[in-house]
Amino acid sequence: MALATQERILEAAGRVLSVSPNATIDQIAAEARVGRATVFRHFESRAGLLRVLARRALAETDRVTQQAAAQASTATDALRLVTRAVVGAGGSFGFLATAAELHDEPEIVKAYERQMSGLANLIRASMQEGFIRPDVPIAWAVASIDGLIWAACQAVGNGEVGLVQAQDLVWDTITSGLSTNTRRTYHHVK
Amino acid sequence: MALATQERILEAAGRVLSVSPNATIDQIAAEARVGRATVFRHFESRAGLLRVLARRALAETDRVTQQAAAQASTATDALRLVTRAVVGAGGSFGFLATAAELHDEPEIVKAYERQMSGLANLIRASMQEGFIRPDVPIAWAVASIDGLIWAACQAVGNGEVGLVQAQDLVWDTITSGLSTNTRRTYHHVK
DNA sequence: AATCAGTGATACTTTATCGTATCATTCGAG
DNA sequence: CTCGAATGATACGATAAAGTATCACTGATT
Repeated sequence: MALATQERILEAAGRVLSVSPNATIDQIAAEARVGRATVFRHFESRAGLLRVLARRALAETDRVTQQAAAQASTATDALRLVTRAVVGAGGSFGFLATAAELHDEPEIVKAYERQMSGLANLIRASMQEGFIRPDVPIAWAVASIDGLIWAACQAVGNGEVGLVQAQDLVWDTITSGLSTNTRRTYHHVK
Repeated sequence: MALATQERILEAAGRVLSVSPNATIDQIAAEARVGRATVFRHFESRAGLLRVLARRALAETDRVTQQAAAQASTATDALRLVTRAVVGAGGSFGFLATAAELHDEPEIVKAYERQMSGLANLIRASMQEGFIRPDVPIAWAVASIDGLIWAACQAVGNGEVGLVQAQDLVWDTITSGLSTNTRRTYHHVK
């Protein structure tokens, strides 16, 4: 059952690393209920395991993103569905942000940047549809949506809110913020 | 110049660790333009250095938070000022989120939780003032504001937006989100 | 029953980094 | 000028984790 074992290791690694990004191979092996040697039978090295895991997480994000975008009729709706989808898949890539070793894996960095740039395009399009306010810098829209998605994943992980509610809350916060105020007082800085 | 050296090391550590959380003492010493041995003359160990740094960052956050809160007449205004202040101080505690070693320093964890709970109180009070929407779970308000502050610090660090603009954007996003929509469609999940 | 791929356990080597000890140097105070 | 505190450089020992090698076991397949 080579495949099943490899799968178990990857899942265990995801779980452990999202909590302690510096977890050792021993901890990962223990979490997977597998001997430490077996980990090295399936992955050439710790870095190799990390790479495979990151590749998978990014591919999964790509998958749900593209699937969500395909269902949407407008860019704004795509943005909404993609946001929901990424929050839903959040558990699987939670470790990416905190894993320092990945920051100098060009392949991973490139894939991440591609996803961010896709998000930026969606935002631009939604802005042209009149949904996203034109006075918000694109960079901030990307950063803040990313931050809200991240916050949602954390909150779900902590059990503070349920997944479905979190998905609603993210989009709702993007749409109208947290206040009862309907009129904003933002002054654009040139 | 014992004091100046110690200060240089702390600042260098903050800079290096916010980029690579697993940086070695050698890297920190190099960044501080100081011999590795000197680092150990000023701090008992790597963990000790981390502790001092974290203590400082949390104390600084406390300071700006309390100062901001003191100037405010309402909880909502305090929330606004505190948010601005923390974004402004962002550079100094950026490493906290990614430093895994700190997660099991009870003192640090406790201080962090105290700050989060202070934020929650501010949000509750602002909700009673009618600013924060009553249908938003407090936990989500805390998480999302935290996420937005974090996003702002990152964006400032990357040079994507200026500090002042970032401070405006965070509060504006909290207040009214990113969309032109003024009417929200949120359905509260019981 | 025989075989064999996959596994657990264990021992070993290697490497990186921490932390300590030591000595020569520098720089400012007296 | 002299002294002493702070520093840089270097070497050393200790430890933890990575990665390798080996052996015995198990459970399917034939």
